Amino acid sequence: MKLSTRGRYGTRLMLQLAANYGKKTPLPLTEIARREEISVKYLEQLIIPLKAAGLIESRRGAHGGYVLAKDPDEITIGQVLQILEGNISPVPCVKDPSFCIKYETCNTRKLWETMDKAISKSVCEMTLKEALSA
Amino acid sequence: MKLSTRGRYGTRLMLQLAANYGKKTPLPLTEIARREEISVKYLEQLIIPLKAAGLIESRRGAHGGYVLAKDPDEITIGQVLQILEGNISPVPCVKDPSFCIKYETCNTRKLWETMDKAISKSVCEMTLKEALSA
DNA sequence: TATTTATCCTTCCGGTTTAGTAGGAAAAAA
DNA sequence: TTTTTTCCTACTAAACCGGAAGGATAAATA
Ligand code: FES
Ligand code: FES
Repeated sequence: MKLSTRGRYGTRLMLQLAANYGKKTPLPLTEIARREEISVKYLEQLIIPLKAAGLIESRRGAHGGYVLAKDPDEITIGQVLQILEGNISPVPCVKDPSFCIKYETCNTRKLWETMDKAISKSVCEMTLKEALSA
Repeated sequence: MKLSTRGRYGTRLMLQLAANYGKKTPLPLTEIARREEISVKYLEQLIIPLKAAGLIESRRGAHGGYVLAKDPDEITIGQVLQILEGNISPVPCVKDPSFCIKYETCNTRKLWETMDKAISKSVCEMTLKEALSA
């Protein structure tokens, strides 16, 4: 039950942008790539859906780069993971009952719901700001 | 970040055995397969590592089947998942620091540790007995 | 205007994992 | 000796993962 590199790298990317929030110049991917030791090419891919979701804004050309579109305390880790990994529930039926045939009589459903809630409460509801200062 | 069918089906399998604990006759896979609507062939595969780990005992031949090797309150969901899915941490470095090059300076490490603990406390430490009565 | 620095856009790919299936051997009970 | 059940070894189609490649477009600067 692993988080993929999309979720992990994407979160690091967002935290870099959060740390840069309020600064005058946007942060280019080349700089983030250097700091995080992740290839620019891969970061480019990860940032597409984050921008599409409205979490990030970009400025092209020299001295361009990316900035958060909102305050770091208005973006949660859960949003970031949802965008990059899709539904983060450890078991799909938690969000989509039709996934399991035996949904009604399943002896493990409550178990997975408990796990899902624990994950949500612990990190999904955490904001970038909180994650930075943690 | 999904649990695979191994972990999900395996847990259901173990809960069936837990419900059968103390009964006179062992529970054959054909019966578990019927109740859970999972193929016998697949259950056979899942039960191998569970038996190897000493959680289960078997009796061959007619009227044979499987029984828990321990009390349902001495087996945790975490043990079952560990056996079937391997390390369950959402991010490997939580258990194996050498996994991440930037371990020292990583801005997300605490985050994943928090998530890992939340998962452990919520369900991994739960026993089969507790899971049954939940 | 030419160059440089960036984002933006599309495509491709090898390797691993997942979710099983298939076929039969061995043992125990009836 | 037939039936039931575990036990054992292979096999595989499809999906997913973790990127790399190659270039187009836009903006700032010299
Ligand atoms: S695992 Fe989905 S309902 Fe049980
Ligand atoms: S993700 Fe492993 S140290 Fe940061």
